[in-house]
Amino acid sequence: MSASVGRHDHERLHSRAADDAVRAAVERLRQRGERVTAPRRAVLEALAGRSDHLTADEVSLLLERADVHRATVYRTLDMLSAAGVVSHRHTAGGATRYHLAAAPEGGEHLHGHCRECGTVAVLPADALAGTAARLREAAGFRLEPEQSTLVGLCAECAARAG
Amino acid sequence: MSASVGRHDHERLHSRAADDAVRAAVERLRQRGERVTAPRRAVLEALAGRSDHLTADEVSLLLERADVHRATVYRTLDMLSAAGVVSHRHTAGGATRYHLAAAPEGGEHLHGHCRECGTVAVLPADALAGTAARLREAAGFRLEPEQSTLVGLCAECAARAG
DNA sequence: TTATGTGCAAACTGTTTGCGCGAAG
DNA sequence: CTTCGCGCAAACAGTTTGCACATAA
Repeated sequence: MSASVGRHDHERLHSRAADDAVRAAVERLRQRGERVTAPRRAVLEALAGRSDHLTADEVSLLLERADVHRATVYRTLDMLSAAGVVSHRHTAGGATRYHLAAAPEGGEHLHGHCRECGTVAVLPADALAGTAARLREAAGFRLEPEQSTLVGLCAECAARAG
Repeated sequence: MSASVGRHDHERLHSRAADDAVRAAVERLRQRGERVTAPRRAVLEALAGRSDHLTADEVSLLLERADVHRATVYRTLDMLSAAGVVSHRHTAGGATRYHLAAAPEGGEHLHGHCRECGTVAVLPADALAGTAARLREAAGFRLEPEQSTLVGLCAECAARAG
């Protein structure tokens, strides 16, 4: 059955796209020789069913009824990161935020973190292309755009700030 | 032979530049109406005397002899951040790293975080200029390059990875 | 069957806070 | 003299770990 988790959650989106994302992730885990368990499926569904980026604790909360232990959520998110299925960011509040990694094609985007209101803006994937080239030749640094966090002001806050 | 931005050194650099930086910071605090105390001076000196970016705990360790309490270090770094005298980054290990804010001219740089070995690479300040312009027109997002964290592989790890 | 994941509880790290004393302004 | 910072200890949040049991393959 597809995911029907919490009751009054704001950002739930149970779309076919989400189901597909979970299926693809599961497939990838199998290829990697990782076991596919109920808790792992649940974590993937929690991430896929949300448009925003969740902390481990938020995932844990969503999975309360499924009796998935916090420690398991942490271990699972860790493993999923290693498998490249999810990516994560370290934020100001001290809590790491996780989300499904971009789909192989089409879903790519960068994350802009608004310092003012905290929202995550979705930005064009190629915005860092020039920077990547520049850093590589100038410092030998091989930039990984998808992993990077761009901090600044979102359109609304920028307008408000003048 | 100005002890310009070192790469991977754990050395003290007791330069006139450092002293000047401390003096400038103290001046700024006075202007802001903040009290200038021995612990605050000590924290500033610890930051100015190091080329790398320190965690609160590392600062605390450096100030052990001065009997500056950890809590004070945290409060001080917090205040200094608010005053714009230091800036900080949240890293993978969970520990926030602090360093003196860029001098008005000349000391500006970006931070590249190596996903492999964890070092912080110092990168040219203008590398994000094009990206900033692009994001602004494409999404209205006002990028703040100095606050952003660029993740990837440092020159050495990139070479090793092929 | 067997290697691996899970729940649980407890440890650990990084950071914050309430309190009374002491020092900067 | 008054306000604000400090040391102290204790509380907190986020995350990790050792162990015995459960379970996917």
